[in-house]
Amino acid sequence: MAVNNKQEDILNAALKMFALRGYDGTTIPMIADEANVGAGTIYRYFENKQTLVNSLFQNSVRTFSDALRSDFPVEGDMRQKFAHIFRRMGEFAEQYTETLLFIDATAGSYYLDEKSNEMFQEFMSFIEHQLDIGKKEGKIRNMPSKAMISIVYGAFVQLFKVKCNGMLEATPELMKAVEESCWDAIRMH
Amino acid sequence: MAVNNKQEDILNAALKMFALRGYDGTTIPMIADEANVGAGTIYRYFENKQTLVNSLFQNSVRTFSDALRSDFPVEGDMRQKFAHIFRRMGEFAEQYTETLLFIDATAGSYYLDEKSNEMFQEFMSFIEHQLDIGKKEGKIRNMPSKAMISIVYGAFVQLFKVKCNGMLEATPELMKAVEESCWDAIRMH
Amino acid sequence: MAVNNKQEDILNAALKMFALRGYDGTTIPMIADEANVGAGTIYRYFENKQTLVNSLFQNSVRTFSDALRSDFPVEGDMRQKFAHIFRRMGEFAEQYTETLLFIDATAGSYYLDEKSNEMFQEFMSFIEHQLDIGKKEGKIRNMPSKAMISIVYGAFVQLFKVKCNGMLEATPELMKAVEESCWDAIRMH
Amino acid sequence: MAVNNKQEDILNAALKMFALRGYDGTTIPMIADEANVGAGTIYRYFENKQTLVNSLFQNSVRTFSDALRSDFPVEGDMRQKFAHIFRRMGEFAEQYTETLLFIDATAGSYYLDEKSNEMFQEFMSFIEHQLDIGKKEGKIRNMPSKAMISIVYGAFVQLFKVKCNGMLEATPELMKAVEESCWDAIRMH
DNA sequence: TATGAATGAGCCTTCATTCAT
DNA sequence: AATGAATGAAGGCTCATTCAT
Repeated sequence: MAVNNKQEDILNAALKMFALRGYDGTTIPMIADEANVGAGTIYRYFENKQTLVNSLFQNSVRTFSDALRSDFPVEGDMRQKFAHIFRRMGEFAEQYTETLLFIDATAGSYYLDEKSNEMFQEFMSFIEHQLDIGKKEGKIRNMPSKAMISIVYGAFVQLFKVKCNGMLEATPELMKAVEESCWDAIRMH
Repeated sequence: MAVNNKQEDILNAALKMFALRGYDGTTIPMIADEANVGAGTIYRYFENKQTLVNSLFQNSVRTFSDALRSDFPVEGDMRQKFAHIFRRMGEFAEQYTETLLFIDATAGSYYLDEKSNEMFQEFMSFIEHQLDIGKKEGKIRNMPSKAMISIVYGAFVQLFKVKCNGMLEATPELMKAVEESCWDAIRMH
Repeated sequence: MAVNNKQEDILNAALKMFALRGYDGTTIPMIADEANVGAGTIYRYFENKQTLVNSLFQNSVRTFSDALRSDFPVEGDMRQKFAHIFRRMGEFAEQYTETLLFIDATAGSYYLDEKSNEMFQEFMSFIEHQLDIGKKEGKIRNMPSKAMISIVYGAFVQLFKVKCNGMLEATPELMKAVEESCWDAIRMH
Repeated sequence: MAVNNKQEDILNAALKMFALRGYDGTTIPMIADEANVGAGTIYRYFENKQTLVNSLFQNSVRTFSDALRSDFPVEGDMRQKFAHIFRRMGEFAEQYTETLLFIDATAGSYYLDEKSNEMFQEFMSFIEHQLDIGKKEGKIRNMPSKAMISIVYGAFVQLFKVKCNGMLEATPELMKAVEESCWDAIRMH
């Protein structure tokens, strides 16, 4: 029994529908149906549709962020840090598929409020900071950290989308190889 | 004076709006305003909103495909082919920013028709085929071509999005470095 | 408080407007206004405008049919049966003026669905059957029953329309005389 | 070569479409298509759609009126006059089917202007006058002439509609019998 | 607290009408 | 004179939001 069952149900339903059809393509009745809840009930928990996406986005980013940050090998070397992030991303994608797709589809959208954007930035900063350390150590390339994040994150998410479309099987071997690929993309040569 | 000014205007306006707000977040009046055209006029050129996105998507994929395929170094080695594709992608992104963003946001969407999906697949096959050749030659990794495409394309598009958000300046030096990164991600080590 | 007030209100409003201005000349907002209901509310009770006319038509035919059939003098002679039908028609026209006008204006229209047409035919068959019996008994002319129905129904409805336009007063005496006229038009001479 | 070929074409097309789908169910493009004329051309001959129906209605009433009045047996007795009217009505219905259906569907509609209504009344007066004469002579019943017109006209038109629907074959014998029926409905017994 | 009926703004689309050619 | 492209008001319908129960 979570904080509130109905609210959870609504958030889960919204997550699923937003991931599937996007914000504007999802209606409140769709979410209510999926959550087995009356349409009016949604408005007891969220001021309006926009508040709902923003809540959801912030939750999602927090979850994602926590997944990558917990047990972070602060003392490890860059390769270990990279492995941690990459593997956690993989586990997260498996376990919270819709959350990842939702975050990716939603980040930067016109309906996000300031807090959502800030949270996302703050999360990015963490990764950026780690890469900055790696750069100082000469372990990874001398390239803007934002660029390296884009490369790794973009590659990973695209691969995951293709996998979700059923066009590719993401075996552990493949994921290992992709990790290597991405590491090769940013490590110092 | 182009073949048809109004139709062009509508397509350009739709491209811009769809890239900015997505299909469901864009209304016909928005497109009409942007195109400096009456809302009804759009229906002289396109049967309905869905026909319009599909037309636009097919045009866009064709343009993108042509950009990558023209002057393709069929006789060149894998590295040259990769360079061709990557640089053309970069030039395309600069020149047809909205087109690239639109294609990325739209591919795989529920409102695309069969023809749109086929055209996109056909284009992907071309790239896949090139990678398959490279694999046989032992120049690039032994990894599903679809995975390698995802890595390079995903990395590139993500970087481009970040650049569009103004969070990163895509200098020629950076693009050169990113090309190297992406090549490192797929080349045989 | 009827079974459902709003649905009744909508049906009554639609009946009035359709009788007054026809199907295509009546807009959903007109019906909503007349029913003192929001336009959207209509769609909670009827899938669309066409479903609404068809529901209304089927209701109307049922009411009309019931009015003519209840207490039908199955054992009576043809003159009694005719009197029953004619007088019931008269009472119905007085009580459900708009229903009669609506049925008359709507029967055979391109927007009626199969069920509506079937119901109307089925109702007609009943009258036809009674006339067939009368013909066998030699009480009424040897003329296609459909022709006799057309004569009596056509005469009656036209008279009623003229009365509704205020151009004629339909006194009980007149109605009695018209009944006689119509009977003379079909009885065996 | 009539007064103007295009105008004729438009009127004929409008007649056909209005008879088939009613005023509000008929669009200007439908009429233009049917008339093999540009939509704009219609506005060179008629101020707007309402002017067009009214013109058409007035033309139609005139044609109908002329058909019934020409060679009218002013000197004949009531039965001959009735026969004239009834047969001319029959011939008119055969030859100008759409015109009759259009007049019937249109008379009394909300979009007719004063002149249209007046013309229709004036035409009715003629028939009414003849019946009044017949009444004075004691040949037909002592019933409001408007009522008798309704009976005969209503019966006739209804029969004709049923025939047009293909549900009844209007043989000369039947028409003769119906004439007798209608005469029986109004003659003095 | 939870619901879902009710609402009306706004969406997609059509069509009467205009006007440049 | 004739056209048909262009327009925007208005129609059918949806859906975010409210509110009585």
